[in-house]
Amino acid sequence: MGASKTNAFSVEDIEVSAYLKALGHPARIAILNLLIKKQACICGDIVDEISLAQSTISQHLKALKAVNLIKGDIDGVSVCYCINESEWRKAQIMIQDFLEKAKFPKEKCC
Amino acid sequence: MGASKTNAFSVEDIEVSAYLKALGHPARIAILNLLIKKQACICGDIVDEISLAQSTISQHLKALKAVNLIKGDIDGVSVCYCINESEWRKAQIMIQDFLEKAKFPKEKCC
DNA sequence: CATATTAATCGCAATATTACGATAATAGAT
DNA sequence: ATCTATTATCGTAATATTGCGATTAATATG
Repeated sequence: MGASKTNAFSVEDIEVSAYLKALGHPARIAILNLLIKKQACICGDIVDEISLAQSTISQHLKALKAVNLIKGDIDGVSVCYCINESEWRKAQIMIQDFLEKAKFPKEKCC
Repeated sequence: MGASKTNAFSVEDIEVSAYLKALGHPARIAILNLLIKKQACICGDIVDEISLAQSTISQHLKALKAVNLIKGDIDGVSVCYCINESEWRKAQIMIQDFLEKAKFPKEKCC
């Protein structure tokens, strides 16, 4: 096996976990922090700031693009990446709703 | 390779991405939803509700315990799992802070 | 004590992820 | 047209994840 049994889970669980999974790597967090700080980034700038190979950065960018959290516009020979606002807000709402709905056992339990 | 170059990233990025990674699987989201709904759950109840093998559920529980988002108390022959409130709040704050600090490009960019 | 119940762990197989260097592909400059 | 810069993709290797059945360990129960 190794692949997740996507048929066993609800569409919502799959969707929110896909966002969370895409965010679940320090390199991708670092990339997003950079995009947030600079508003937008040429791919090469990211490579300069994060000590990973260019091909590795490119892969992480691809993972973030796959869930639409970022978009990249071709600008001549380079590519300008930035946060995709609408999708970010959507992910934010889904994740926050999930985190906020947690109720904690008052009395005993564990 | 295959392992992430943890030395290349900030402690904060590693910490928040560890929470996000632990949450980044539909089975673990489903488990947490169940724990939230029922307040607390015997492991066997989780196995009954989610169509995965007992050993697989146990592994996912281990992953959630590894980042302290849940705790399990031995109750005789069974184990009662529930959300770990303090760690949940900590993760929630870290994740929400990250998501909320995003600023979006006003004019052009991409 | 023997037996059942429950959950963790082991061993294994399939697949996914992470990382890198090398190679393409594209656009700009000479 | 040739060269350069930039980024994506390919190929490969190492490691991690997911999932399952079988086994183990621990505690009840007869």
